[in-house]
Amino acid sequence: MTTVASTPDMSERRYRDSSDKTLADYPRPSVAVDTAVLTLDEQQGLVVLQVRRPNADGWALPGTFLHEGETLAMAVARSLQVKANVEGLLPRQLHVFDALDRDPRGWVLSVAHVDVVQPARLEERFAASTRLMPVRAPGRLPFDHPEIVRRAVEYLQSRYADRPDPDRLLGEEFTILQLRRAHEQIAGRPLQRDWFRRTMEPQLEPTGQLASGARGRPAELFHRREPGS
Amino acid sequence: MTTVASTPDMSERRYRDSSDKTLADYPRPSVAVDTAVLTLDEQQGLVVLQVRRPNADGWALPGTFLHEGETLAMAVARSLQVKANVEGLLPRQLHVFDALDRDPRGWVLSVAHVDVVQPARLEERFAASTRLMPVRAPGRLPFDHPEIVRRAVEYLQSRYADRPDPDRLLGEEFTILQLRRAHEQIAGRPLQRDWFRRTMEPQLEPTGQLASGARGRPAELFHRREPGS
DNA sequence: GAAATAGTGTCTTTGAGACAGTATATC
DNA sequence: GATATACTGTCTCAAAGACACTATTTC
Repeated sequence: MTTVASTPDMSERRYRDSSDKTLADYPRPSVAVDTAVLTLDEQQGLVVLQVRRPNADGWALPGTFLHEGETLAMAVARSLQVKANVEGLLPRQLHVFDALDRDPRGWVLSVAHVDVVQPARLEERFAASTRLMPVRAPGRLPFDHPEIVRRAVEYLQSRYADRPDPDRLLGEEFTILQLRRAHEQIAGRPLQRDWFRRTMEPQLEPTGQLASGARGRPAELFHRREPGS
Repeated sequence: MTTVASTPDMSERRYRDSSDKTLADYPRPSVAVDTAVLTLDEQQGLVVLQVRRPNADGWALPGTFLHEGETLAMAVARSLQVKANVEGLLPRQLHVFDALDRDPRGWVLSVAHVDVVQPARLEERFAASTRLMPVRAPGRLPFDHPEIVRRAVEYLQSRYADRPDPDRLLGEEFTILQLRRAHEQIAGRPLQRDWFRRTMEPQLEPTGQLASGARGRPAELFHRREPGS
């Protein structure tokens, strides 16, 4: 281990030692973000947003390189805005992919994210260059993107395990059946009717109104319990 | 959004588009790794490894900058080897800290890791420049390091929730009381005697031997169930 | 024998699952 | 009234918690 002479114009060198040179001495990796934007689609269930790969065939998750002065969350928001015209909400980190040969462009770390957005936020998305694909059949995706989708779904499943629609994928009012259908799409399996009602109803506020239009006895409409009640 | 002219000598430009320029066009962040190395100490319980801050007062978690040709796991292993003379095992990512002003040296992303190592691996550590501190009173730590310790402990707790010592912090043979004491150090709270035995015993193999030296009826010694039995 | 720890048996409580019964709408 | 769906009551079962009892050692 050789000690490298310090760069004289570095103003802050407190952390240097024989194994930890100054900031400027090393080649730096590019850092990218890739995001699995998840939402619930009326027809397709749980879907993930994809964008056309520029100058390449096929589709990919939206992503971009991290710019100077940006946090990861800002880069995620920018990539969604620019590539898909979608306003993200609260991106959450999933994993850093760092295999040395993962990107033919060179040394690129990719920080995978998940962002759960309400369906309405995807209505204005670029029609020609974006698509929504079911998470269980997302089509052919490059790089680590299939793994990102897998981790994103896993995250959403744990988030929805015992709370009623925490990310407001449904509207403000819904019946317990509608809520259960949404949770079943996310869980990827049928949920028990009895257990579901007993778990969710105490966390909901009845509106006093009834749903209409369906066959059978009309169901009561609920909304989410407001914070602080 | 302006399109930037491509750099002619880039061999790989398939991914370029108006918002996603070539690799070389952007300033890149430095990427660091910081690691909470956890182990069980006979006296202090669950402890975290700290190293003296070079050219600064106080202590910090071991870390280093990512070098070219290295994965994050390799950088973690190197930082533990060089800074503490400790051989790490299986670092796991916790979080990327990316606040713009988090490091006075400049633009530095830090990927926080946790690594659980057997106490024996820490015996040869540098005596003068390292120390082990209880995770619940780790002393004054810089940057995001207290948060890293918090997340590391949370990770370990979920890992130890219902499996007998998955990271082999105990020796090969142990009594159920020794196992429970270790799990209690990690959980940070007393665990119920009845439930603990009922949960763990089916996952253990009796050795047929008995512990000796203590007061009271000697306890049976167990070892971990070998894979495939 | 007293004290301490190991190990076992079992009662209670809790929550999930199963299922049947009642309520209220559409057709 | 037939059918469909919403809602409620309750039995069963499994696991956690609590607690008591027996077993076997040291002192």
